[in-house]
Formats: sequence, structure tokens, C-alpha cells
Amino acid sequence: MLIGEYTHSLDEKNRVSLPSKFRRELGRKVIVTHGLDTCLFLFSESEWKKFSEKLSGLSLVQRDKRKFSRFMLGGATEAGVDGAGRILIPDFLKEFAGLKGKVVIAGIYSRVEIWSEKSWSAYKKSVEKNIDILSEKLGEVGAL
Amino acid sequence: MLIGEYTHSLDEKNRVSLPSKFRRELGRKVIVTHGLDTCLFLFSESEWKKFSEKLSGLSLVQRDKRKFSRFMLGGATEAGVDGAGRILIPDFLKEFAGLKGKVVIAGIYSRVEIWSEKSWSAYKKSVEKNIDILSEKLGEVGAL
DNA sequence: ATTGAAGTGGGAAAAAGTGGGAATTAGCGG
DNA sequence: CCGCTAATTCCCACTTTTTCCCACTTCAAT
Repeated sequence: MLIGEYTHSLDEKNRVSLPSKFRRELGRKVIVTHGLDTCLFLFSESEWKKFSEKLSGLSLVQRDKRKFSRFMLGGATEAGVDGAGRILIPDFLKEFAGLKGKVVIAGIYSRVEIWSEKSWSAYKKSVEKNIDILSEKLGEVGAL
Repeated sequence: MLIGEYTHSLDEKNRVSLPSKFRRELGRKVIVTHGLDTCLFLFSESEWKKFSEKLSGLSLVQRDKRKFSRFMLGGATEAGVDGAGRILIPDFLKEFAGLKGKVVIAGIYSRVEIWSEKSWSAYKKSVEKNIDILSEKLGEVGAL
């Protein structure tokens, strides 16, 4: 289970270290892609398999489904984990998430998210302010 | 599985390099045809077989189906992969997708798409702007 | 203090992408 | 049918990018 938040730095070669606590579970190859809300999603190979198979079922001839699969699959990249536990972030993903300098790596159970430190703290703050209303709403629809 | 986005250039002889990560899966011969949304679709021989068989099932006597299969099958061309991993784009497809200079090659699970850099970035921008609404919608209809 | 693990930085080797020339093939006119 | 031109294919060489590896630093624990 991937949990916890870590702050690492993106170096000049666009590399980030994965938190050492995540490494065993993630293996020597991970998949990184566009996330929702200006972050990147990172999956282990097995989690990615589940997710990508779902995506591959989206019809080719429907505009919105095509859009979404381009976003997720076209935006994905296999990233090998180097000897020091780092992965390489491609330029287009780096820009998408606005990564520069310090980045936050957060484990969300079965996936990992990569945020710029700045957007992470802003997002966090906004959630904290509304968590009460949010939880109420989820309760109403029976999600929790 | 074909995933990721790569920017390569279309040279004076109308050649583009296939991303090296795609080469093993695509083999030494691929099929390129008209795509949806001003791009080209590119398939491995085996994926093309599946796709074209589906198309061949479309009824001959219905106008719209006839249109679609002409578009896809009539526009298709076999392209050999040269020693350096490049293929040749025929003029009519090049013009269809408006390819010139830098082109983007994106893997979408079982197919590859070829875009002009310009239309790709425009398309992407519009998707990113609405991805939140889009994913919400797909969630509601149970597609994901 | 010393050891070890984690994170960071940078250099060298290997691979990928690109451009262009030579050779082969195809098309065309004589 | 032959020769000329044009186009395509094949191959080699250069450049850039990526990958791999090693070394330094920091922090924690003993």
C-alpha cells in the first residue's frame, strides 16, 4: 500500500527519486501519465495494466472517449527506475504538472501522485477549508 | 502496448522515425491510414487485421458505412520500416494531416497516431482545459 | 564517531534520431 | 527495345539524447 507524502527535487536531467518506501512495491519499471488536477499519476506495472485495459475499451469512434484515451494513454510513459531509485520525467509531463525544483510525491493507496510543491500546498489548503462540506456530500450519495 | 508521445521530424524525403520503443511491437511493416481529428492512424499488421476485418463487416448498402470504410480502407497504405526505424508517409496522407517539419507520434494502446506538432498541441490544450468535466462525464455513464 | 541507507549530482558510454549520398528500380520517351 | 531521367530504397556517418554508473553528501541510528 502506497501512503504518505514526500518532498524530493527534480534535477537538471528531469529525474526524481522515488521514496525508498515505495520502491519495493513499484518495482523496477513504472508508468507515469497525466493525472487529474495538475498532477501526474504513477502506477506500478500491474496497476497500470488494470487501468489501461479499461481505457483500451473506450471506443475509437466516439469523440469524448477518444479524447480521454489520448490524454491518458498518449500522455503515458514507461519509466525505468535507475540504480539510485530515480525515474525520468518527460518534458511534456513536467510542463503539464508545472514541475520545477521541489516536487511532492504522494502515495494514494494503489497509485502515486507527483505534484509541484506549490500546487500541492495550494490544493491541500483548499481541501482543508472545505473538507467538512465535501465529506457531507459524499455521505449523502452513499459513497461512504 | 503502445503509449507515450514523441516529437520527431518529417524530413525532405517524407520520412519519420518511429519511436524506438514502438519498433519491436510494430514489426518491419505497418499500415498507415486516415485518422479521426486530423491525424493519421498507424497499425501493426496484426492490429490492422483486426481493425480492417471489423470495417469489412460494415454493410455495403448503407451509405454512411460505405463512406467510413472507403475513408479508412481506401486511404490505407503499407509502409515498410527502414533500417533506421523510419517509414515513408505518402503525399496524400501527409497533406490530409497537414504534416510538415515537426510531427508528434503518440501511442494509444493498440494504435499509433501521427499529428502535426501544431494540431497536436492545439488539440491537447483544448482537452486539458476540459479534462475535468470530461472525466466526470465518463464516470457518470459508467465508462470508467 | 562510525556505519549504513537515502538522496543528489555529474561524467562516460551507448543508443536513437537525422541527414545525405550511392545504388537500385521504375517510369517514360525515343 | 534501349537509354535517359526520376524516384525510391538502402546504407553510412554525424549529432544529440538517453542510459548507466560512480562518487559525494546528508541524515539517522547505533
